[in-house]
Amino acid sequence: MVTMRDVAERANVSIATVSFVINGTKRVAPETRTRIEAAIRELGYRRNVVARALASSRTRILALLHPYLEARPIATANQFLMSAAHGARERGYDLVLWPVNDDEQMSHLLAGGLVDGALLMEVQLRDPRVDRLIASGLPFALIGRTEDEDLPFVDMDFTTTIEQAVGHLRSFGHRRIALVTLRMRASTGNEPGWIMRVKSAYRGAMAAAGEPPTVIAVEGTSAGGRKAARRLSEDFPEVTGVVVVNEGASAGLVKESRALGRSVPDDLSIISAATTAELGEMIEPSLTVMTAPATELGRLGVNALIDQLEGVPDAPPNILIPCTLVPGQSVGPAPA
Amino acid sequence: MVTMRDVAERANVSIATVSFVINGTKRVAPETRTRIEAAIRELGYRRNVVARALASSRTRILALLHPYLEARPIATANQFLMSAAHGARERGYDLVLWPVNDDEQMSHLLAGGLVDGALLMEVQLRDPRVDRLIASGLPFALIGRTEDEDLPFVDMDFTTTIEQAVGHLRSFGHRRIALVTLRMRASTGNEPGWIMRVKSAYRGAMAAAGEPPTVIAVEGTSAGGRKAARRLSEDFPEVTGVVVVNEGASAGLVKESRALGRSVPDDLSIISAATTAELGEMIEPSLTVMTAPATELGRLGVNALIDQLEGVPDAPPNILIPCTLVPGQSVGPAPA
DNA sequence: CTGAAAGCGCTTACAG
DNA sequence: CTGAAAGCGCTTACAG
Repeated sequence: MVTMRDVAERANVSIATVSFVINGTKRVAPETRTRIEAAIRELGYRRNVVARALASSRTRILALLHPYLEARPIATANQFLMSAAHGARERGYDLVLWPVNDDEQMSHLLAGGLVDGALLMEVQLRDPRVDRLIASGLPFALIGRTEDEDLPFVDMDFTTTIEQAVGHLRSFGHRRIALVTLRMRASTGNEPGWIMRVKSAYRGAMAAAGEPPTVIAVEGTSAGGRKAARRLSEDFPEVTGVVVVNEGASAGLVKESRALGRSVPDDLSIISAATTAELGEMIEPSLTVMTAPATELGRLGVNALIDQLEGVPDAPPNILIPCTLVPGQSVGPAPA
Repeated sequence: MVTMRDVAERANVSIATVSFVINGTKRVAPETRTRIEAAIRELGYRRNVVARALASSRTRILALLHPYLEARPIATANQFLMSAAHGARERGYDLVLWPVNDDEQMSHLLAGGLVDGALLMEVQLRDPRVDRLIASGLPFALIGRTEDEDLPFVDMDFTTTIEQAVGHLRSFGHRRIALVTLRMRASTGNEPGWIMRVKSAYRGAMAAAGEPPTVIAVEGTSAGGRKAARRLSEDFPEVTGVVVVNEGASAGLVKESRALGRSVPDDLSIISAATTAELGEMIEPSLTVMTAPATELGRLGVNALIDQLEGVPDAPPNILIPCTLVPGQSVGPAPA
């Protein structure tokens, strides 16, 4: 292994000067710099990141904390992950995956000194992990929000998204519009914050329209979607438009509605928000979707955290991004 | 921050002895050990992983190398990732995500000394990244195989999977059975090794059955699947059974086949291999699938790498796992 | 503009 | 069974 000492010897300088050149931390005479750069090139020197981390007490490693789920097929989570990792690398950081479910494991990890900061996914309204994070003093950014919106976060703009979804259906003449959202398994306890925000945005939009709300919460699976279809059909036959914010359930909802003899979109118009266009296309008929800004949020979350770590002066404040409407074939005029 | 020195002082021992207790690297008198453990507990001491890494020249960090794709909705990739990260943590390692596309970035990362080993996804038959890895001297394990099967890998057992898929269709009386697989964009160059292996397993199975093979390669999207459906219908109307090994295309294939007036499974039976049951359920009719052993492979890949790093004596050899058949509604008797 | 030196917090021969 | 000490490869005041 070639070290800084080797470079220093070959360039006839001290290792301090080599360090200054590599990090650009101090002015170095152009001629000296050239000599050092040549030595680096000739020796193929690469700075050892572990030694650097120990000396500077900055590891340039970020943790992505998320519950370890027996991976549901959530296309958006994957997008998020990839873009966060990519965004981190672009700024010279590495991203480690920490699939932790209980906060005991978590504080163990936090205390190890491996990471400079943490990104937290699947944030709940009252999230014990956030309390841990605060207590640990480790910088962090949230993907999603707790009740307390003063913490650093990036999130979807549910209000705008839901307003647009409801507005889209209303522009087709729908009046009775239901929301199908996610129900967490009882054992999970606290809910992700977005579920509450989606519900309240939906209630707000319906109130503004002067229509009664209908909220159905089911598991994020095809089975959950089928259940929602049956409830709609049996208990709320007057509903003609549905906003789904439950990626895993959207397919089951459409399938079962059709199996119950309800045509999509002739009898029932469906718009699925916070998902991907590819997923919408897999379904028959191709769903009108609102695509989640997962790629943007991954990058923004990582940047927010790094800005914080590096004390960037004009770091952007908390950011909300709405989903983007991609029309498909699942929304049509309300039946007469 | 509380250090080993603090613990040593409180317990009236040297830091070496503290280290021996923490790592279990040397016998320590029970009484001394008790004192040290008490001091650790009382001070809430946690070993600094960076210092440990520098001193021991082992970081206990593993890299997961994968191309940075604008995340296709690949459910199996997500499963793989999660179980690899989880498996690593269970053995005291961390997993960093390295979304690298060119091997120049890659050798940069490898030379930094951050990781003890690498896991490589999306392995191609001739993979320049593998050459880099070998040249760098860094231990690694492959998820998938190159041409050279002497390198450490874990992979799906395509031969068994395809034989079972073909056998399943044949047990329903199908004789003309096509394969729909993945076509890489031209620009990508080399193909993942599994594409070739799937094709040759399929050809072998058809030869054994005394039937002619029909191979259709399309992009891994709904659009690709629709294209495959049109080709089947126009160019190979005699085909009544299809084995799909193209997760992203399966939905489009079914949708377009039905749009062309072909009933699934009455006119066309379809079995989708190397995917998830959830994805199969999203489609109408629910697909008969063979689920990918992604969770197992993630864990096994990580274990293979760690066994190698730790010199585990009886480390299992390269492992192949077939997919598991999960019957749905997309396979039926061959039309008369 | 450059260097000598201390120090980051551990591990690990080596000695006793 | 335990300790003193060197060393991992850097960064960073401090001095000149």
